[in-house]
Order: sequence, then C-alpha cells, then structure tokens
Amino acid sequence: MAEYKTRQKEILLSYLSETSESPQSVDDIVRALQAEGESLGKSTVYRLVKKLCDEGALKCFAEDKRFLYQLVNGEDCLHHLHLKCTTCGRLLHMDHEQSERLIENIYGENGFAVSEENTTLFGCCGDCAKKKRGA
Amino acid sequence: MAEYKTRQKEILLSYLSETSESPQSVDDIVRALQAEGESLGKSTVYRLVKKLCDEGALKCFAEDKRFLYQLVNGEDCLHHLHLKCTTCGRLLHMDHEQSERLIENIYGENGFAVSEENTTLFGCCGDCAKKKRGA
DNA sequence: TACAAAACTGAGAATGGTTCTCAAATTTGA
DNA sequence: TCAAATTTGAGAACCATTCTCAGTTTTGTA
Repeated sequence: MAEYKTRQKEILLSYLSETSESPQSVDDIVRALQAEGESLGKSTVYRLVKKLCDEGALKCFAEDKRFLYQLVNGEDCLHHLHLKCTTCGRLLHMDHEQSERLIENIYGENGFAVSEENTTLFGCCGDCAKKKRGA
Repeated sequence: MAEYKTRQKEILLSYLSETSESPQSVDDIVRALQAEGESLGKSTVYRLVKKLCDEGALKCFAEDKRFLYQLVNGEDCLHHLHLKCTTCGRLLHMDHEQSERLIENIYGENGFAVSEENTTLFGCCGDCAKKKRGA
C-alpha cells in the first residue's frame, strides 16, 4: 500500500485537464471547484498539486507572488523543454530533438546539465508577436 | 526635485556590488549590513530593491518562496542567459554569443522570442556533477 | 463482510516573505 | 535658514503557503 486512489485527486486532475490551456493558482482551483459544488479543501489542493509537480505531471510557474499550475500531458512531456509565452500565457512544447541538441550544446560549452523538468524558457510566441506588430 | 541621494541607497548598492557573485535575499542583505553596523530598515531595502529592478540595475530570481536580487554589472549582463545550479545555488553566466545563438535558434525553429531578462535555465553545474560522481 | 493499518482529508492555526502606514528624519532648492 | 518634497523605518497588515491533528476513506487480509 503506497498510494490510495481518492475522489479528490480525480476531481483535481479532471479540472486541471479542462484548464490545461491556462495555468491556475490554487485559489483559482478551489474557487472554481466550489462553484461546481465539488469543494476540495485548500490544504488538499496544495498537497496534491505539490505531489503532481514532483511527479512531473504538472508544471509550476511563479507569477506575482504565488504559483500557477498547469497540466503536462503525457510521458514525453517530461522530455523536452517548454516555452512559456508571457503575453498570452500559453505553454509551447519544444521539439524533442531540438531540446536534446540544445541541452547537449550547453553541456558541451558550459559543463552544465540543464534539467528539462525544471526549466522553462520565457518570452513571446509568434502569434502574440504578430498581433503586436499589427496593433 | 525628483529623486534624492541617500546614504541608504549608497550602502545598499555598495553591498550588492560586493556580493554580485551570488544573489541575495532581502533578509540576507539586512542581516549582513546589520553585522557591519550599517543597519538599514527592511522596508527601505524592499523599496530600493524593487526600484532598482524596475530600472534594470538588479536581476530578480524566485527561489523557494522568496526573491533573490543580484546586481547587473553593466549593460551586457542583461544580454545573456543565466544557468542556475539547483545543487549549490550558484548562478552561472552564459557566454553572450552562445546566448544569442541559442535564442536565434529557437526563434528560427519555433517563432518564439526568448526573453533573456526573464529566463533562467536550471540544472546541475560541472563542479556539483563531479562531486556527485566522486561520492 | 468485518477489521485494522495505512493513507488521505480539511478546518483552522501558524509561518514567513512582502507590502503598507505614517510620523519622524533627511535632502534639496531657494 | 526655511519649507516643500522625498525618504526612512518600526511595526502592523496582508496573504500565499505550510503545518497540525483529529476524523475519514481506502485497501489488503481473513
């Protein structure tokens, strides 16, 4: 017996998969679920979210002075870097080979082993850049 | 009259330039200065540090659940990526050309413009890797 | 089905970094 | 030297996150 399956975990995961487009704060999560009549305790959400991050199922971003969480779909998501658009909030996935090449490169030049799980590159995506040029 | 020159600001800047190797939390700063007999108020440090960040004189990193501040020496510090070792905590500076190349690369393949100011790559530095292998 | 051990939940308290408040001190231009 | 503008700092307030712990749920076993 190492881990129990609980109603709360299922509810949380289901909600996170619905909102996988935009990262959510713990408060967002708690409030949204409350509105749906599925109230989870704050502590529980914090606990689950942290564990899911450790397992690599969620990505965590610092914003303002709190953390936002976003679902990472599938195994392979662990094995590439992510690009986070600070304008629209979307999380883009870098190609696996490209990630590998980039990391290899940095390792070669700096002796530094970049961790794919912990690293996110911030910037502006093509769509937002286009919109900005238009505006 | 827009901005006054104060003793406190000078002390802070001088301390930050002494410690520009490793990022400091506000608490680090306050305690260190206290030890030197130059006690600055916490509020003051927070205020100054925030203003310096806005002006681009300081880099700010989220760690644990607080922020670390590090002096940006000269213009060029703004123009390369940083590698943060999650084992020893050191902040390594990527070569300027290497940064440019990497960013160019990502832009070419993903249409995504990585922001040097906001991005830090996490992982394990060469020294720590060596120690781990040794142990 | 019944039971007990292990794991999980959640309300509320505690923690701790950051911001706010405001009266006192400092800086600056005249 | 004076007064206005700005800055300082002690302490309160704020608020996201973690901790506590008694009660609940899950699971394997008999």
